[in-house]
Amino acid sequence: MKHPVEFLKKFYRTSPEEFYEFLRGILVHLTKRDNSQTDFVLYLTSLMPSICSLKMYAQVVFNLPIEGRFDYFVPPAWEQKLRPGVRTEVFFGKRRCFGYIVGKAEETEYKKVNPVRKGAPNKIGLSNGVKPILRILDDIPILDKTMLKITRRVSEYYACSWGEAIEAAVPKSLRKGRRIDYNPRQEKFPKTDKASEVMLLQDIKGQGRWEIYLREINDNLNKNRGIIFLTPDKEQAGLIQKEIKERLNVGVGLLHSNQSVGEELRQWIEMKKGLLRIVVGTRLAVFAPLVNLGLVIIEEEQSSVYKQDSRPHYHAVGVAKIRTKIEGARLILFSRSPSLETWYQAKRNRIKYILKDIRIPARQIKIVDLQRVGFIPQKRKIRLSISLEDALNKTLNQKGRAVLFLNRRGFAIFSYCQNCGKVLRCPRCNANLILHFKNDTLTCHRCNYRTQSPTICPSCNSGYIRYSGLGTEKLESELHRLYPGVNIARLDKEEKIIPNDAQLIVATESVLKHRIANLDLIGVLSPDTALNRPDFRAGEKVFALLLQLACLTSNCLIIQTKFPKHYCFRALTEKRINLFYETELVFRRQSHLPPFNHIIMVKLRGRKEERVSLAAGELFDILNNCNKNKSIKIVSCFNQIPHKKRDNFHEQILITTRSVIKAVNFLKKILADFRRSGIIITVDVDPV
DNA sequence: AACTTACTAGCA
DNA sequence: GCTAGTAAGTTC
Repeated sequence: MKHPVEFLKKFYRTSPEEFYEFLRGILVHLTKRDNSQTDFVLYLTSLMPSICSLKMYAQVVFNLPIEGRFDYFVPPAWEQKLRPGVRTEVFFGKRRCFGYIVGKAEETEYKKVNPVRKGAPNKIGLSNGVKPILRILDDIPILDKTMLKITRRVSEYYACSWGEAIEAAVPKSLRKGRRIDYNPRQEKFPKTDKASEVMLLQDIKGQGRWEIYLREINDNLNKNRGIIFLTPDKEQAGLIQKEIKERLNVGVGLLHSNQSVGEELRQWIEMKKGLLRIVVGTRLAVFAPLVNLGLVIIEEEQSSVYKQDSRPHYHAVGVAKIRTKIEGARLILFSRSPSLETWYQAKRNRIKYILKDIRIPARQIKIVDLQRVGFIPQKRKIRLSISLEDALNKTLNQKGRAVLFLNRRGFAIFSYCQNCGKVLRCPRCNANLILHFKNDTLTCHRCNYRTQSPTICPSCNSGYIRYSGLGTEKLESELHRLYPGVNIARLDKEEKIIPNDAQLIVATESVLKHRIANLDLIGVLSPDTALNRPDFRAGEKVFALLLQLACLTSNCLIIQTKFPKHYCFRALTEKRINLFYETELVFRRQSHLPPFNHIIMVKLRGRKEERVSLAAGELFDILNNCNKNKSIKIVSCFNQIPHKKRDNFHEQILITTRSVIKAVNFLKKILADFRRSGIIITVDVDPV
């Protein structure tokens, strides 16, 4: 029997290149229809390299959690089209995949080493080895050289594969291999010297920032440099887009996850062409393909929404730092209450520090010691102390406006049976279910599980369910009862509009998103649970929240707490913001936490509780045994209360390090060989 | 991640 | 001996 290639050549007597093209045509055609011919196609594929001498390889990465680049043959006719940053279609294993070409080479390291593989030997036994690329999808690279470099650095820092980082920088409509066609206007951008600089702009009211923004934006526009403006949420993004448009009379793009894919693509093309020079958006806009980037502005840099909690787990501020450094652009981090990391860098002159006004607007800040000041009996339920009530009455009598702050949505937060003591919990997360009065449902705030609230106990079928604990809904209804005739409104995730004549507003932290004018009193019922959460950033978060509340009124802020001596409150009453930062810094230094070290969380999750904790323990030991680097510390494996979320049990290993790059490199090596069935491992660098 | 094969416990 | 379910290795 002749070699199949010789056999096939009988039907196609022409040049090797054309024959190659003929074969490629067949297999692209076949795979387009369905996958039933896969084995045959793979067989044809394996023949192709022997047909014509192929001396060029494309290095391809995929949006999969696999490290490494994969080499593919490139037909000679396509060598011109082969540019880093273009998308390609190839066989990866037995399936067709879209991938990104990140480089080319004249040789490949890849050898088909062991023909008798343990894993998945091919039935025909010919298809392992280098395969050809099937198609090149783009004429112009989707990612330019700079963006490739940025995504690569992002993957090295945030512990994801290069392909995953690239996919974050590609518009949704181009992710599934859809083709696009546009003319890249080859405008030449002046190659002027750009110096990268990071600065913290701190201003408590935020009014002084626009002057600096506008000057910087104008300066960069004049030099024809691109500008990215990040905001915590899409509402803010919309407002700021409008603001810049009106003030400067220029086109401003808007990017956020709610935008349609078509609109996203349209703007992406405009940016690639160099026509759209400013874009405002949420964290994903940090990857906007602006040509000749000159400036990135990030509002409220301390906000945790800049961290993506699905893969890849990047932090927009971190990506912006990587990007501006590579592109030689300026980075302005604005905050009313900076993160400790940023504040510390500014304090030590590692970044530039522009301090505007940090005088707290609230005239009076009062701490009510709940250990000493009592409740009026009928108001104990809603945790209204005598002191706060006095202030509230005074405000209401003077026709003033007050906010009562309670950071917990819903009616009751704890439901149990009076007869058998059964507590109603989420079946998927084990978390307490929160009663929402409006539609009479029990809701899990962790996974959004909903169920009708039962009247009799589902466990013993007899006793009546009691609901206790205070949420905004209950607070509102109790206040209606206690203050008849007062206009009371509620402001949270569910109730977003408050009437103009509302005198008393019950609010969660969504109050910070609204500009409510003329507030005479803000009462914080209790920040104690938030302050005592087992999270080292609890203090920082509470302080930022209270400081922002103190900016909503020029009059009076009252905070009720059982821990009146906490430095968080002292810094506020003494109106010394830095007192908080300095005290917090001492704790952070003692416990080797940020900003003195970076934190990396290795998270494990799985259906079976014992297996997850077993795997976590094993991984913890392996990491400890293999770690030779003194700057990397495998601190702990906390399995206090196994955390259950959406039917999965969670465990995490805490690592602290000076050098994230080194630690991630080490982790990637270990994790490549550490697999346990039924367990998913993710790495979260700089978690918030 | 998605796909493969190897292995293992349960059944007659 | 058979199968269903699961563990573990591989992808250029």
